[in-house]
Amino acid sequence: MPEFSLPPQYDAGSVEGPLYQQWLDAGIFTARVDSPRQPYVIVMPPPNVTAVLHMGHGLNNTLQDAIIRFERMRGREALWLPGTDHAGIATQNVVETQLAREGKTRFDLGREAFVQRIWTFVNATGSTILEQLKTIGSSCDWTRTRFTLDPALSRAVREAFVRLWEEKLIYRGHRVIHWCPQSLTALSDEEAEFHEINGHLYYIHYPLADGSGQVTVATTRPETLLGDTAIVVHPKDPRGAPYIGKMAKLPITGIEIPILADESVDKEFGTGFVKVTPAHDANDFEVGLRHHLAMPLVMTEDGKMGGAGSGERVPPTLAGLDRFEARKKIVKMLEAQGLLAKVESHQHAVRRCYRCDSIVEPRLSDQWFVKMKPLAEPALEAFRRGELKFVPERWETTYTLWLEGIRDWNISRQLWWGHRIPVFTCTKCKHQWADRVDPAACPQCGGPVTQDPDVLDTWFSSWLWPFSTLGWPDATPDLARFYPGHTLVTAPEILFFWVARMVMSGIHFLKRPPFSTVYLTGTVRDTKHRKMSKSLGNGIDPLDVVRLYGADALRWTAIAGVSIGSDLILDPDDLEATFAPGRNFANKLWNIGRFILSQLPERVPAIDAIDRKMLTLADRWILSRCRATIETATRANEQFRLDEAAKLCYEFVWGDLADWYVEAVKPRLGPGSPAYAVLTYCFDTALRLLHPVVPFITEALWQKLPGRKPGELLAAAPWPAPIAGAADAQADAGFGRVQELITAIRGIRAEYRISPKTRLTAALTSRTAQAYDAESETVTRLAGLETLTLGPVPKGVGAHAVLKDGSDVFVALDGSIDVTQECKRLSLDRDRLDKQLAGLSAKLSNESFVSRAPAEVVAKERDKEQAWRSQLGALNDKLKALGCA
RNA sequence: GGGCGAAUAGCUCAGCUGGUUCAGAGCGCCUGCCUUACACGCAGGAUGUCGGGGGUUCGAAUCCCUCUUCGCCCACCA
Repeated sequence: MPEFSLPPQYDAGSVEGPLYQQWLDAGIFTARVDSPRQPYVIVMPPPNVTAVLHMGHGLNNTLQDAIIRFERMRGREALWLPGTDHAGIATQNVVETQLAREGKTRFDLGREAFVQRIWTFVNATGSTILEQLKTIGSSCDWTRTRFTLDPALSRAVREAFVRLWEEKLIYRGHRVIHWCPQSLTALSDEEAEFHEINGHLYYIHYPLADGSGQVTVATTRPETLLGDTAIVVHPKDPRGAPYIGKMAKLPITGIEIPILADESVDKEFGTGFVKVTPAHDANDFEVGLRHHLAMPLVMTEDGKMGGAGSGERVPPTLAGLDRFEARKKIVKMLEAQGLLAKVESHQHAVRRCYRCDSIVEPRLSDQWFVKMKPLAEPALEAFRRGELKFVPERWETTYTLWLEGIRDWNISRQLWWGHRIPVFTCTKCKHQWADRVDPAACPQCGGPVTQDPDVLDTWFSSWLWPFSTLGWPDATPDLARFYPGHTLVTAPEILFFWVARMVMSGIHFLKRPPFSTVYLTGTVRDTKHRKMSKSLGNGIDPLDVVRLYGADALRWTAIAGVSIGSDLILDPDDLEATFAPGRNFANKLWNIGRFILSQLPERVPAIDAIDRKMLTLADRWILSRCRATIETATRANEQFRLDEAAKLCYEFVWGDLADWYVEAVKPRLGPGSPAYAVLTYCFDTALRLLHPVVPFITEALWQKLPGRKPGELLAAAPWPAPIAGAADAQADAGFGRVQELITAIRGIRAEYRISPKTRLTAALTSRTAQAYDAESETVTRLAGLETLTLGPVPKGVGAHAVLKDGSDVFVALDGSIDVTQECKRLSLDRDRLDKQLAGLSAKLSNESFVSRAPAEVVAKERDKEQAWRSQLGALNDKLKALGCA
């Protein structure tokens, strides 16, 4: 016997760290360029460099890790490439907030010092989240960790920009964009999120210039009236006819604006008259273009009334006021002048900055745009050709609809943290171009040049991630070997931001989509179905979970607790209910291992060295179950049904192996027993199958199994293949009957409150014979019997049970039997069966069923009917014998 | 306004191509057990008109329609 000193409780905390270190030391997470294996690549959605691990990361990265570990074990050259995103606005905001606490702004520091300050911050804290990912077992290739602002990735960004520029896909657009007055930058359509608010609809009178009356408009944003340059009405609206062509006077400033006809007006809404503010509303901008209107800005970049050029349009009483203060004041002024007709409450959507939540201000400005149609088309075609699939499939429509309606992408941000836009302008000859290297002088006239002050949208670097991380634009060995990758696992929130754009860039720059499967996860929510977030205070810190329950427990809940793509609901107020199942399962594995290890001799023969003739029914049964589990779990994993695979293995380990096989085999463990090989094989297999889900506990145990070579790691071990000849339907059925018999006797024991210590006498009249006697010792022991006799039921008082095949069980119960209760119990059984049988018979005598249902189904039902009849007959006999029929 | 998803035991969820021992799991609950691997355990047990209503079918938790309730995404009615 080997020395045996494992404690009865698995201590994840002391085991996980060293195991992770073993994996790192062995270098098994490092993908090799020169191996003969087929690659399998997952690129990690790079978390923000400022992020700390939350449950969303926990879920997402656990899934990725389980997939990559599965593929690694299946013999693929697995690459899971980690990294972080510089997260332009988010990171800049964090450091600006720090500065604000010192009473400073970024303008006090100046661009260079400010960027330096961010770098200092990022260098100090930027690897936090990656370190945290290690604690949950993430098997990333840390030798390939990337950051979107690494020199190599910045070069890729610049290359991509210049190429698009050269292809004329980048242009300067003068239009109304989403402007965040807090972050002081433009945003893309995707970065300005819609939120419903309960606002107001203000009805405002605009007097006619000729004094002949007034028109009334409805608006949600009265403050913008200062920038109005027209009023429009639908050409077919009879209410408008008398006014079209006249001039109206703006309230407050008295500026005169024309009343025009425009088809874009919805006659049903408001008064039919619409005020037009071309510089502060995207629709109005379009109207302005059609009618060649002036487009004055009346707000500053930080959302205050006024600003350069607003001159006479913003009176001194309003200038400098915040836009929402100004709104209140203007409403008061209108009221005072009798120009406010009415105010209605009005629910409508406003856009907010996705980073700071400020209400976005539409604002006319000049920005760089990418022309997206030419990029979107190939991305749609690739999908239609089947080069890309989504799991779950329902996201396919979302993907295609977005690409079909794609709009140009505003990529310039008025920030300092990020990739500076490589557009240069000659101050002398005004030549403008994009360049891969910073030019010293204008290539056309030799004049001095200036660079565009803005930086690129963070997502402009993210969309290159699957290949910029592999060395593109250089033709590196990594790029050749690991592009395109295979599976992308991410949250649906960034389907447009990131996923669709990666597909577009991958196809555009490398002719292939960067991955073939997009697995979209669900969202982590609390029991009230609210998204877990710091601001709501309903979060669960994954590191707390790791500390209290172990990383495997966290992973178990993340994988087994949720089916493909559905939300993961966790209870922050009941961590025990949420994470104990995984911990308990790990502990169960630990104790099965403890038991097995305490029994095994030094050397255990391989399973294929065992002569099948030496095996008992129980042996053949567990091997058959083991084989089935390998097959079903493998298939489930292949289909990304990780929850399904996990539960199948759980059932095998706990339900079959621990509850039945280990108990059945105990007395047979002795020198020369083939049971050693069976037990070891099954446990070893289970550990392999479970490794992707619970890598730590499985690794810890697997290394202790006999026959391990030094340094051998489960994480790098092969995935199990079903052994030939293990499938055994007879054993499945035979041991199934044994289980049924034992359960029936245990049931009787529980019902009659017989102490577990009392040995009972039982008799079995078997209708299908065999099987029971093959495992009679098992039955005797596990059912707590003194003896089990096979043959006719003896006379005497006792409890009865009838098995599925009609076999008859009798348990002698001397004085303690209660005939009334026994009758009740058996009649309940009988009634249930009777009812089922009635239904079944009706079905079988139904002409249309017999003729229309497949013959197979009918035959199955016939067999079933026969079995039930026999069972029912036996029950009736019992009842009659007891005199209670 | 358009699109998508969900509704199954007290809670969190499975139930894949429709076939009565598939109405299931975990947690919780009830009963009995520290049976020398495990009380983070063992054995036994209760609990559900599978959201409502129609339909298709020999047969529906499973397919179709509709209603209700929740959630998400998209959208230029100010």
